[in-house]
Amino acid sequence: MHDQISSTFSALADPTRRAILARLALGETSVTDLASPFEMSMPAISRHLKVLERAGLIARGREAQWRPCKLKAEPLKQAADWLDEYRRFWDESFDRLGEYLQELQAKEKKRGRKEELKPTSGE
Amino acid sequence: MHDQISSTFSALADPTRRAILARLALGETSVTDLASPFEMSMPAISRHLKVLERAGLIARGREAQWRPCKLKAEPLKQAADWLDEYRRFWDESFDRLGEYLQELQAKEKKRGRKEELKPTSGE
DNA sequence: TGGTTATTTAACCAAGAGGTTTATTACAAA
DNA sequence: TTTGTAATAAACCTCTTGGTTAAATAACCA
Repeated sequence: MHDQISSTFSALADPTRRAILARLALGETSVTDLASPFEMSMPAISRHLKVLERAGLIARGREAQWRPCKLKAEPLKQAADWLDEYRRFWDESFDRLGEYLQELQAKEKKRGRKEELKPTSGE
Repeated sequence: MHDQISSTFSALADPTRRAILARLALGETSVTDLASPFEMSMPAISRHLKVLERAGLIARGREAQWRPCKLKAEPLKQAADWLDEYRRFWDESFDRLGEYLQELQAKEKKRGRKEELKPTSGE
């Protein structure tokens, strides 16, 4: 999944990683601190952080032996923009419009039977 | 990945599946039609559809030997709501409280104008 | 009945994801 | 220089994902 939005969604698909982002929304912090709420090993957390980093969702600094993590939200904006294209489909008024159009289609189906749903049938 | 939002993000992490959703945004259609833009086999598409179905992103009907697929956007709303919590991190104006409140107001306003929307009025 | 079309299931495979434990690196403090 | 702490890397394991081909299912059509 080389494209940016795929790796963003992929990174967000894990509850541990979403929890890490939620923690980072409160502020920059260390890996150990990020790991503390979870029962998994440090290397596991470290790899979750690597996934988030590769998705561009966090940046890591260097402070003595600590490597503080910091939220980078730009990819989230991109994801939100993608989702926004579908907003009309969950907006109530559009839902009713959709159902109305479906009813029209259903009526048409009763008339036009064989031509329906063929490979290139447009809307 | 038992939780809803994880399976939503996971479903969205694949470009083929996002393209399928984009096609379904134009209207209900058959599996064969959905498969036509891709170079992969029908079973591969069929399994992508199963992923989308299990994530609640599509519903499938039955019309003779066709199984028309239809977009169900509710999980997308949930995902958008999750992302919205992070909006302040990519929105510069959120740096200051006053503008933060203005943003909230603007969001409410946007939400409240649902009933006047027309099919072609974009967001 | 048999044949065609649409779609799913089955069996398989390669690669990836997410976890483990055991080193190893990097730095601070003593 | 040694010791302790923070974090990553390596090696390994298991389960999942995304693809394949071939077979099965389901419905229409002649």
